[in-house]
Amino acid sequence: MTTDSLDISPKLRGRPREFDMDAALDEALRVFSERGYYAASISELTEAMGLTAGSVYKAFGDKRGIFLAAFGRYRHVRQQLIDESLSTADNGYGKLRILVRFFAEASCGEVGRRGCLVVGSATELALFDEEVAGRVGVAFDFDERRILDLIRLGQSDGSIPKHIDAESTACTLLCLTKGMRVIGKTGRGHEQMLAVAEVTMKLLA
Amino acid sequence: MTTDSLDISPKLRGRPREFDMDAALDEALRVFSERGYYAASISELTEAMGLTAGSVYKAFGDKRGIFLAAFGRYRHVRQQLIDESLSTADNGYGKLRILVRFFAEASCGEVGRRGCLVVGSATELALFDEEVAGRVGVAFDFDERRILDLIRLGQSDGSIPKHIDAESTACTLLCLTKGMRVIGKTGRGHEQMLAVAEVTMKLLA
DNA sequence: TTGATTTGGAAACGATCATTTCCTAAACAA
DNA sequence: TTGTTTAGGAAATGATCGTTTCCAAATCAA
Repeated sequence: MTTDSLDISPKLRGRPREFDMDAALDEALRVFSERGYYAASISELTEAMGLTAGSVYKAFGDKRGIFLAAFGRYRHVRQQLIDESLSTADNGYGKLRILVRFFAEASCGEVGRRGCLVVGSATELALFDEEVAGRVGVAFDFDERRILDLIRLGQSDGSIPKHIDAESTACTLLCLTKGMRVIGKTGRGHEQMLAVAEVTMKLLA
Repeated sequence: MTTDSLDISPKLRGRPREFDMDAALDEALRVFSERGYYAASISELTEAMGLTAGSVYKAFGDKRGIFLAAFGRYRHVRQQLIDESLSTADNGYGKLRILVRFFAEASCGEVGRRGCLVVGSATELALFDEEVAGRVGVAFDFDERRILDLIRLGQSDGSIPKHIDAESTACTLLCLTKGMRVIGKTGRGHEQMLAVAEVTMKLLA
């Protein structure tokens, strides 16, 4: 998946950047996901990104800058993956089932152990870094809103009962999907997490 | 809540310890919960505990030792609180409702922002510290087992339908309660989290 | 070409980190 | 009392952290 989506400037002055921004950020977000913010040292980050400290500081300003850029990249990549998956279902219930199973799959085995950058940021940084807290809040609000819209879609296309409280159920599903990511850090199996996904669907019946 | 539960040695040699172990650990676990492991510096820990670095290193060996002791203390205190709460209900469903609401209450406002030490340890340390990973795993297994036992209790006392898959539902409730703690880091309201708790109970109907 | 601008990269920087050292104080055993 | 043991505490230690500096290289505009 390549984007470089934020760079809209066609005119660049000075020596052009030699490395691929998205590829570098993919490595950075992997290190941040695995290690967390503080345990990820500049040395480890630059080595993973294939850059020297100088280049990194030119491009991102400071360590927090790397993190925020990686956070944005992570969100972008994940959302694109989810949007693709959701398009294969044709009603609200079906899309929600795919969404819940998507998180279940992301919470298994080695992928699950790697963890979620947003969940990690919420627990490690939300209390003392206002900007990160804001971005985590926006990410969770976005995820909750998507679930809410899908529930309402299902209620209007007839795949989800109308008596369900859409708002509360959306927040519950948000908790569930993020909780899967936490439990997934302990290395759960495929079948177990998919069973959780199936049980979860009872909330929409 | 005072315990000093692990000290079974009545005979001590040398100068006796001057500080209260449980009180010191309560402060340490607060710092670790709020800051995370790496961001919690020895200076901040010792200041919060009201001790000097020398005393702390005599008592705990190293920073990880402080953390592991605080982790144990945290689990002990929380479990005692939960056990007390559960005893006020008289069937499986009632106990589970109290349990779910207990986590909902712990995920609101300032208390929720402070976060859960086990969830934080899972996301920050589980991948690179085997011992912490083990303790997190034990903690989650214990929590899941308690839920499972309560579901089976409910199924035998008639308060929970027999057709429910106890194992999968227990793991789902585990995800949900830990997920509440994650979402709670963004500062959710009392009524919202309690609504989540009510929706959650649909999994037991 | 020349000048302006930006990147790449090695080396150096000060700050802070976890930890140790060294000494004094307080308890018990002999 | 004296000796042994452990805790309290200030100061020092070495390592590592994030960051900056300095210079060469690469691009565009003039």
